[in-house]
Amino acid sequence: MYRTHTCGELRLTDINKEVSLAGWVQTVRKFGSITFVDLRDRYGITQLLFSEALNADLDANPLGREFVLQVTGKVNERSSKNANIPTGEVEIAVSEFKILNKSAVPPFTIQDDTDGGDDIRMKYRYLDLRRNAVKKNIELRYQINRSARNYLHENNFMDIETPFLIKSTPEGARDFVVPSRMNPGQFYALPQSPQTFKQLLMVSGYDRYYQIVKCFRDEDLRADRQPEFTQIDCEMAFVDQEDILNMFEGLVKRIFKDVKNIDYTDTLERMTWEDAMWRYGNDKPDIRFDMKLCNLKFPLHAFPIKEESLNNSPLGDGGDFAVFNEAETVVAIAVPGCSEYSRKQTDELIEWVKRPQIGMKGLAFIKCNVDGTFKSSVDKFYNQDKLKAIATAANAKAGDLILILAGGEERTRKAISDLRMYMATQLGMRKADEFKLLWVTDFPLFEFALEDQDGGGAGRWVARHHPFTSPKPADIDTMINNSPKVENLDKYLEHPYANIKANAYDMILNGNELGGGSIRIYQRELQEKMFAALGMDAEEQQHKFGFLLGAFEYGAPPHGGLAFGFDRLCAILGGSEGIRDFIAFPKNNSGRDVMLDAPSTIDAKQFEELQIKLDLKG
RNA sequence: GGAUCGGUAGUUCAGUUGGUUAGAAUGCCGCCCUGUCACGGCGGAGGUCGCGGGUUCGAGUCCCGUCCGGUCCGCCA
Repeated sequence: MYRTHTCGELRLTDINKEVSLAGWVQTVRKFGSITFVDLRDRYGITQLLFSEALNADLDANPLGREFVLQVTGKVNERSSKNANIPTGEVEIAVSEFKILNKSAVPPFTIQDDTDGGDDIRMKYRYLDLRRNAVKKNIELRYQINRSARNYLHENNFMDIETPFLIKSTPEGARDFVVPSRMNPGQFYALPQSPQTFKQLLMVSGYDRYYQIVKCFRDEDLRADRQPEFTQIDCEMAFVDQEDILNMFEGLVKRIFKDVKNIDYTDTLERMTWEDAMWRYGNDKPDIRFDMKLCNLKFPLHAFPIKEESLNNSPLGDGGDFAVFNEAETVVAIAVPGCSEYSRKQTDELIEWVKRPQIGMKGLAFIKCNVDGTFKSSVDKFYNQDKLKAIATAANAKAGDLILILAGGEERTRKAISDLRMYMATQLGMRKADEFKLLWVTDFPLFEFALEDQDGGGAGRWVARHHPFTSPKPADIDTMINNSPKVENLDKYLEHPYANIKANAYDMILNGNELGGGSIRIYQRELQEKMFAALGMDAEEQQHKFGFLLGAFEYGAPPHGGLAFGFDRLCAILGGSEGIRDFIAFPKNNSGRDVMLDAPSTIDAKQFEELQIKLDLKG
């Protein structure tokens, strides 16, 4: 037996017990004839006392950092205690010890505040994982996993595994592909999600399914995006959207309770996609703070229901400022308490919006002075009355700074949304310990994608969520009775398909998409119409999705579901922006595992078995 | 595909206008120390300044290219 206790559990009540511990040497502190060693395992740290007075044969000199040590001794009360650790009132007076394994000097310190940078930590990830700072994230991940499984189990969901080696159907993200040795020249794809399988399980009558499952997408990475990532994937039969929203509100609230001890009792706010875009410029708004958009000018086709607002715009017919007159969209936010911004500060904001990532040509601002007057960068074009009217429309108070962007609809709306988040971050309005959940519903079913970014060439409809998402019942006729053909590419927004809404919903937490889903199509005819709208002819439909269309002919029940991004959920609950430290062995942002040095070339023999010849382009 | 920041001791970083022998902290090694827990004291070792080319009397520093890493845009049904 290596140990009787862990390094985290001994207390004053254990005094005088003869115990054995095993763990790693965290630090060695020598004082002549006595030596203190902090012994660490997964559960904590316990101080060891090596004293020549107790046992003259004990020689702690050979011990180095990260040596694996087994000790036996008596639990002592410390003469000077350490209130910072749970075991700080006791120590082990070592009578015997054994070095179970030596350790090379680690390349960085195994401490909460390590001296190691990301690169070296990833290369030696097995050492990095010993650090408490990473370990607590991995533990949090497991807690969330357990909490989700408990909730889903209690609600009759079954965990059913689905295959990883499946068929490539390049509809959304790029597939990872795997060559088949037994079928030369043919390839499996790794699933981007178990989407079609879970729908087939509904057809099979497993009416509540879940899986905490790896998904694979061969797209570029971000701090919050990995090529292989984990979803809490769920599907239910005989449900409408309301059932799903309620069920998974419950799941998230349960996780909050279990892992953060937060009673999130409020019903989640709900917002349509149009409202989210209109009020926040974004389909995943952070609603912990206000700063809603003030739409001064916008194209009617973008938000048909808001026509009335345009007529009340304080810009009226545009005023005298050519930039505003000529812009498709003019939109403002009132930043609280920033009217005293200096020239330098406003210049920095202008530079910020001009960065290529934002891509605006400039930024206008109005300072709402505390004395009730206005000072703006467009004073030349707008008098005090007009500035006041804009300030009123923007819901600005004295002391606020109104920021105004103008330009093309899509870019400007994204830019104002980014600016809103940037200002909120600057002003400390995005607190890591405050959580605000939100459902965004009624997404458009389709998006129109121009094949050539420069305008020329063709365009096509793509599914905004995925091609199995059902349209709102009121829009089904529109979909069935209209051809997807877009005659005038510039006016695709006027095509009937552009206004079809989907039975789709996203759950948003603090401006992050936690998860999303939809009520699915379950009739063959509608599914065929959907595939056709996306440009698939009957033959291609049969080739790619024949199995699903076939299944729909044998009593497919109404069904729907959603999937949560598990890694991201962990990161947000852990108060972190990036997901890498919530994954035991993540990839870097070039998709490499720097510890394994993967991906790598493979042997000639492997190519031979696969009957594949490598011929790299370029 | 694009933008941007970075690469100097084991590690994290500093390094002025281009100018003597490239520094600090930490880690590592040795000696001293009976109550530390970020122990302390004294001493020591440790560098292809990512790589290649260029400018220059002289390059860690400036220029070009390249590789690697971080962040972002595009992309992510």
